[in-house]
Amino acid sequence: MKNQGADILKGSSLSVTSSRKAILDIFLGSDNALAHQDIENIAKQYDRVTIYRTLQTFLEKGIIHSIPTTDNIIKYALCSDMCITTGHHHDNHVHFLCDDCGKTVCLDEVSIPNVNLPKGFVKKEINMVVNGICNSCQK
Amino acid sequence: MKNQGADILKGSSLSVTSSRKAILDIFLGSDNALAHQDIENIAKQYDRVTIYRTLQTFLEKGIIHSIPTTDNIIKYALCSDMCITTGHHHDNHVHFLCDDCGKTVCLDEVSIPNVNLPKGFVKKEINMVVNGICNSCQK
DNA sequence: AGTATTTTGCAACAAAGTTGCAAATCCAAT
DNA sequence: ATTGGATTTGCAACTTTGTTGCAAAATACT
Ligand SMILES: [Mn+2]
Ligand SMILES: [Mn+2]
Ligand SMILES: [Zn+2]
Ligand SMILES: [Zn+2]
Repeated sequence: MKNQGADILKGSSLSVTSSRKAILDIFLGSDNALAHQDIENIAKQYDRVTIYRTLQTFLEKGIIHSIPTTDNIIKYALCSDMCITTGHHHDNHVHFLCDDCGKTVCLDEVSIPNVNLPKGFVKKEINMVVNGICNSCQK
Repeated sequence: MKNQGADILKGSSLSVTSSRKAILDIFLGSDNALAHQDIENIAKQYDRVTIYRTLQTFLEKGIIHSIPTTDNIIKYALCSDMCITTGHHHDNHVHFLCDDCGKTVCLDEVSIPNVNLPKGFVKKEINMVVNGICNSCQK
């Protein structure tokens, strides 16, 4: 756990730079998905463009996945080990967006149910986002 | 079917203006969901701001619903009659985004399967978007 | 340590979305 | 049909978000 970030980067054959380590550490230390803007607010020392490019690189390498939300803000969260080792995404879990606190979380233990499409449609990827009240906003 | 647009507007207690009629007609005549930009390209005579505000109004009145897509472009599609008459959304269908032609369609006949959330999470709304190849792009 | 390759920050730009306000339009009452 | 009040629109100005080219800096490799 000492240099987890650097290890992940090396494992994805990315050079280890301070911005990549910093951004990866932010994800490793967060329990919810983050928007570009969140990263910008936390890692203020890095240029906006660098953050865009880093998120793009992480997506391509399967280090993070993106979550399309109803409020038009893409959020990003760490992928499971399998995405990272194989280099492509195996994220089949449901995402939850809390209408109260605004946090988006990966429900890793809830897998997306199968669905039958009409004839002629070929499914490649499914996204399921549930809105509501999260467990920590429940009174 | 003569003045369908105007009727929908009146039914939602909105004043009937030329921009609202025009934008509503675009939806009525389209078989796929449209992005803000699509509307702008078709209804060139209206101001960008008017289109933003009109889409917002239509959303609030339950005339259209929005579809969060993986490519960070919100698309809009007409709601079923029930949304319009009750004034809030009853859209429980799956959406399909074609990776080939880029079109987003409502699969009105495919309803979103139920999913069990962990203890403490309360579900209010579910979105399910499937990516892949649509029926008309199939060779 | 020296060099080739990759990454970063900056500047400049393009696209997307927001707000205030005055003019135009709409609607309902006369 | 005309009028007056309320709503909607277009415009201008602005903020936020995302993109691109390029030189300087950092990284990886020998
Ligand atoms: Mn996730
Ligand atoms: Mn739909
Ligand atoms: Zn919450
Ligand atoms: Zn298609």
